[in-house]
Amino acid sequence: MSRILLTTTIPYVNARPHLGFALELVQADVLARHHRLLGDEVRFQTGTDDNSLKNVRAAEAEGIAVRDLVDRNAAEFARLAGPLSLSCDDFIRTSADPRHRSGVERFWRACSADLYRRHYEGLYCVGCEQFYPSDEQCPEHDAPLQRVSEENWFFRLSRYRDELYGLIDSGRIRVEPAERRNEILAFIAAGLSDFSVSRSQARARGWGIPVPGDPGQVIYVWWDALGNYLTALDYAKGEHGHWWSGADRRIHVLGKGVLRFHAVYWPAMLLSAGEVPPTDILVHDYLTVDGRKISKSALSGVGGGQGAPGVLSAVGGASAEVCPGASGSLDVSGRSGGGLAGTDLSAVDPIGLVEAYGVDAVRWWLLREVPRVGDVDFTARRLIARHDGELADGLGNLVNRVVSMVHRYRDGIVPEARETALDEVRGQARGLVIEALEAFDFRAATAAVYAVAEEANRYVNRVEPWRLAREGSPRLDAVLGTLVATCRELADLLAPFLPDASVRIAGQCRGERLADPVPLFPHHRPRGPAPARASSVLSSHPSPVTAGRAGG
RNA sequence: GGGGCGGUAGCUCAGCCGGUUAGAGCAGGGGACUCAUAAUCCCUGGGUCGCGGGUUCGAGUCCCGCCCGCCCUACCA
Repeated sequence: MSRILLTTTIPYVNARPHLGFALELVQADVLARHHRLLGDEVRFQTGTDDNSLKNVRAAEAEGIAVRDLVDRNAAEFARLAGPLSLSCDDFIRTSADPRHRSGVERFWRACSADLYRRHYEGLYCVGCEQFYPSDEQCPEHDAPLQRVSEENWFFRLSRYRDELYGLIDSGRIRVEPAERRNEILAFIAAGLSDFSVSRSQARARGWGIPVPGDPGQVIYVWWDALGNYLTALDYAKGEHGHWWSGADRRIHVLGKGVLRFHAVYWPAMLLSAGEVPPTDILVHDYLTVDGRKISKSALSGVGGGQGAPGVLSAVGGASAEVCPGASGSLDVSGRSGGGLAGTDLSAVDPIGLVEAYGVDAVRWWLLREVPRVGDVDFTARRLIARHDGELADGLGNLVNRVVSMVHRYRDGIVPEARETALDEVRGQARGLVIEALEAFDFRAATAAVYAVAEEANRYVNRVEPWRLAREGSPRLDAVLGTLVATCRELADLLAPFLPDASVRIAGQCRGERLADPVPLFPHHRPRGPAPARASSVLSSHPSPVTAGRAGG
């Protein structure tokens, strides 16, 4: 039994949550549930990064107070837990949680040996909130840049280069997949320079956590945000030992866009503060929706007609576009803020998807079809194909036919007898799931579970229980007993991945006498001779083909 | 500009340190069965493995160059 801390990144709350972040939450949730079932002591935490300047800008755009915008949107993120069936133990908000500010201040002081002031001067665009190297116009705003000269705090990252390299190279900090590990090693090898960890109150617009002892400066949002991993553990009170240094594993789940912060900056900060680094950094790639990046414009207007801006940018890393306007996004319309008329906005809203297709379908797609490396395109069509093909026709139908046969041939009474036919697959599945999840491979894990259902379906066809019943064969008891036991095991195997479905399957297979069979996963595909009706089912998630251009 | 990663059957993807006729799922085609959510099961895939060179007895699998996509980073002002 191990003690395991699992975290997701905490997203900016300048917009509502989208499917990309749901991916990260679900991945972390699966790992949390998996380890709890293995008997490990698990803490799974998430939260929101309220202190980003992005939030300030979003509030200004909407004409409301930052506090209000942040509170409203953070609630949207917190609300994901229910619809997505997340088993979070904690949710920390960097602007509102009393543990955070005091924790960040303490953490800052703990790093004081590596913090120093340095003069900085550059050309700054107020609109972009960033410095530009040239003395020309701001490329985004066509406005003149301002010469800003100020002193900021810097963190002595450079001195940790060799140590960081060694930690990652040796696997003491495991970066998964290996492609990301190589990437970050190359980055470190190229040299690390000290980075700025504060900005003036003016540039921060007075939003954020002031530097302890230097109220004219605000702590850099990344320093602040990364700190959540510790502050949520009551670092401020010095009570983080149980879940940080005391944990066997400290696992961060994040998107590829924020790898550097988690594999370089954060471990260095921890070392500086005298804390142990994380043990696992699990990196996922991004989602696109109907072939488009999940971006600012794609979400415009989703927020209750307020023209809610925004990319869910993010510490979240799960977002497709991390730094709008500055990252060279290919999203042409991002500049004007005009929404993409043709983009299926609702498809990026995880709650909307759950309402339309159910949490099992959404989780199954995220786990089953997102590869370890490489972006994937989400479409309602693909989600439906997975759901109907595997959950409904494969798994659901298996349970349904088994329960039906038990009723038809044995009055619902589950026979005691067993055969060994399915023992091998069932045994294999357990091991494969553990192996796959250890490798951060959700597709392989779900494939191993699904393989049990497939094998069970083959077993039914091979054995032909209906024939045994006709012939009055005594073998029928053992066959039915085996199948019910297998369905029960499927419920167990599925628990970390599809907790809701797991409960429903277990409900169908519980007890000496089974309940009447009920379809567990109603189809979502358009069916029957009434295409009009079918299309209404899909209206909120039109196919990419029809949706893509329709409104444009 | 630099660094990293991708580009494999219509679609989505597996292919570890190079080695017999390049695989899976889905879709498509054919068949079987009837317990079941018109579900299931069986058979059926011959694709320049992005392009061009090279190394090797032998290369999706290694090296070089190029093209395309994505990520990070920089932008010799």
